[in-house]
Amino acid sequence: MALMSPKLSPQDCGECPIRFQAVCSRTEADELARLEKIKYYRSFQAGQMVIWSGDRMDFVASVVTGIATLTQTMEDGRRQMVGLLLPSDFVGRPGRSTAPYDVMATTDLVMCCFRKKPFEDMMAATPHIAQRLLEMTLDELDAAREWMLLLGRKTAREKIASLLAIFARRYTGLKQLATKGAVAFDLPLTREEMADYLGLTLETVSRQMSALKKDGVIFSEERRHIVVPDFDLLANETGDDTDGGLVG
Amino acid sequence: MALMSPKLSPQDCGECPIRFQAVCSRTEADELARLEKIKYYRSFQAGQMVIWSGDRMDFVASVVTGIATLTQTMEDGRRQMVGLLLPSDFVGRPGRSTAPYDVMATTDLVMCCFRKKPFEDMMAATPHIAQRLLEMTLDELDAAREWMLLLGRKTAREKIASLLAIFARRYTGLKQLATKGAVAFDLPLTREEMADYLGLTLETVSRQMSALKKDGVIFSEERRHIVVPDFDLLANETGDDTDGGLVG
DNA sequence: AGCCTGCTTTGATCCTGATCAAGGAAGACG
DNA sequence: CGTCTTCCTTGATCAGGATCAAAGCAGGCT
Repeated sequence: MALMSPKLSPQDCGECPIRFQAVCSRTEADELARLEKIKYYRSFQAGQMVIWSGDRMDFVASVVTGIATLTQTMEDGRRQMVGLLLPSDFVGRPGRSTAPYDVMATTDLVMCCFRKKPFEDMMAATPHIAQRLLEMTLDELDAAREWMLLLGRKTAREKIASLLAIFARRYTGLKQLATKGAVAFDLPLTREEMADYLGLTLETVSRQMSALKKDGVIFSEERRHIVVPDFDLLANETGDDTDGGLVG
Repeated sequence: MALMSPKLSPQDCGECPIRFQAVCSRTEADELARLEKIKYYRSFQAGQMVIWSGDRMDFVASVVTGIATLTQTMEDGRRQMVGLLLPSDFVGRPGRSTAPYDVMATTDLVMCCFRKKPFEDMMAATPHIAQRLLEMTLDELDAAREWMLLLGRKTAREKIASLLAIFARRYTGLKQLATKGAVAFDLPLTREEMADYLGLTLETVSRQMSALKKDGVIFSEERRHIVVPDFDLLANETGDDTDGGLVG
């Protein structure tokens, strides 16, 4: 079933929404042309598994649109999300043949894929790809370490606020910075997925969301739609250094 | 004070204990010769800070001998260790100028350093270095994600067992695999450092260590020295998949 | 020797978040 | 239209680990 994703018509890399952020962003015209020849798209519906942990994985890919999750599961069923893949993020590791995590599409998802072998060959030949991949991997490592602080030391309320702040920042970046601190967005995760990401139970997530609502930090009529009236208010709940340490 | 580390006499890379694991491990003779010319050693005493979060960091380095920790601190003092640097591990990020974490020597430490600029130049010129660095960074990312599972979902006892298993495995690798499951090693961390790594308090660490001792999973007369009579017994306490999922 | 100081252990109590349980809201589908 | 299913909320209770507190141990120093 998971393999019956509809084939998309090949799309011009020049039009690609992640052209300047993805692993290909540094490539020169000729390099990109070669990549373009070996790429193929796959799309997944919300809720579909992209790959199961332990499965053979003979491709690497960039997320073009949509959101996917990386999750680890223990024998007894405890689950921890270890990564959230947003557009331009990269999945798969050159030089490894089985998937270390479950990858699931949480929204409808389009991925730009390369079979592993040709991609590895390209990487050996074009340092621009390896360079960008190193940079992206270092960024992910930083993000993972920030998440370690969240998982190890933050309270439930701080965890929720931190996650909301991440989404808020993301959507603000795209939309208005104008509205003087107000942001609105749709949560791309269920309560359970949020819990798996934050190391909580879904009940605790729900309760803390209610508490933040009660305290006026967020508003939300339609379950998944979040309005943050004042971003600074939310930021103050994350436990993070508020004003980046710079002189005022 | 932290800068008064004694200068070491230059050492031949051919003799280097981390020659085949570190970031330089893939370099050819001529590349290594060039690296050798720009390297310099720094050593630190146990307890000394290598660098403070936010400080300017104009070098990158490999750990040659000893152990260092990467730690993040919140304004109110909550601390989370986000990495443990063992021999051959790499610190510092090409293309970044300030340290994102506190780095502390927890044992006496020797690092092989390169000023950032010359190292970046070398990296651009010799793909072998960038390749190895990418590989090491991907490994660290995997380790960070495994730690996320530990921090988010494991119980205190499982956390302690997991940490002990890591050290046990590390020392076993170096010493005998012979003794049929028995391993012994010295803990390189204080209870407080263990707590910071595991997202616990030092009291909980102490209590769980006592519990594991009471249950015969570990023995220890001299505070820091740990004897694991049966590694499998310890492994069963970690919560991890015991037998790697392969056919028996 | 005697006194610090840093590290560790152990006890008593508290509290945050987990667990168990029930019910509500909204969309899918017969 | 009613029923199912999925997702979410809220309540009651429990428990694992945090917090507060005290004391033990070992090494270093005078």
